[in-house]
Amino acid sequence: MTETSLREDLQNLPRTDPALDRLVEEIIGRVADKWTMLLIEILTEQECCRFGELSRACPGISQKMLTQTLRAMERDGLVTRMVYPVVPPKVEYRLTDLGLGLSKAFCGVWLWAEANFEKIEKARSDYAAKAAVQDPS
Amino acid sequence: MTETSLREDLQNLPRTDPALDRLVEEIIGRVADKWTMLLIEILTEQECCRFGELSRACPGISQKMLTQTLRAMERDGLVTRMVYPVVPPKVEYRLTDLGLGLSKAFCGVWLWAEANFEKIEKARSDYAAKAAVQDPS
DNA sequence: ATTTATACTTACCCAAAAGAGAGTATGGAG
DNA sequence: CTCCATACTCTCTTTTGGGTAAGTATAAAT
Repeated sequence: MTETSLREDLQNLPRTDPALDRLVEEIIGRVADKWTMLLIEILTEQECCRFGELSRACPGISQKMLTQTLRAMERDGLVTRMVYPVVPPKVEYRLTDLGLGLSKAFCGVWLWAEANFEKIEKARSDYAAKAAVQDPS
Repeated sequence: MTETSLREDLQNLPRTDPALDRLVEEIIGRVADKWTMLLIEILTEQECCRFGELSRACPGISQKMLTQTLRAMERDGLVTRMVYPVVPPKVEYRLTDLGLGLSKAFCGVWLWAEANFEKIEKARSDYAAKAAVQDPS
């Protein structure tokens, strides 16, 4: 596929009405966030996870953010939350079909990032070099 | 495609080393942000834009955020910045091939959001209803 | 001489996001 | 009787994001 035809493809996406656009943008803003993406990836790799497992699989996340993100995902219908009334508590999370669909959609972005990280790093060092020449502090 | 085979497909993504994973995650965190996504969409629809055009096409963005986001995108090699040394100033932005690739990759997420926003809205109202039953304030 | 246009930059400020750390409930193991 | 495990929740503090408004440079138009 040439670059020109690709651009045409993208330009020919169905244009919807503005209200719908804003809704879709809101959803993307909500869903395209670091922790959500990471959790979706983890839950794609391992279908069923407890809170502690997710916490360990997601290095750097705080309990607070983990709870918060999982709640938002549950609210949006991306994960199910199974609470077992036992002690100590046990809660299992898994992706819904909707969540799995998002996982599949976002997969393209992961692949892009994996395929292009070298170009991005090069762009960054080029930019830094250029800035250093123009502004030798 | 069945759900099972889809999950298997996703699980069979090439697993890379942890350092690379972290790099890729950092890139996704950087790039999966509201303004970046909107600007990429605008620049996909209209190949070449001046600062003021982007500002008008991107309702709600402040000059500060527009400058900031464009600079980050330039740094990451997603857009080029053509400065014409005229007065009043004239600067043109356009996507690089790298940026266009991201646009294409992220396109799947837009389509997912457009296709599933009704399910998400339903999930949200269901969740709100359930919460109202459990916690009738 | 003054205004206009453009693409910023800088300084200041507020609100929201996120981290740290302690607290909670409770049955079972020792 | 004490401790542990789990999945939180709460409070407090720090960090970040992002808005507003003013300033800059200069050629051309009035």
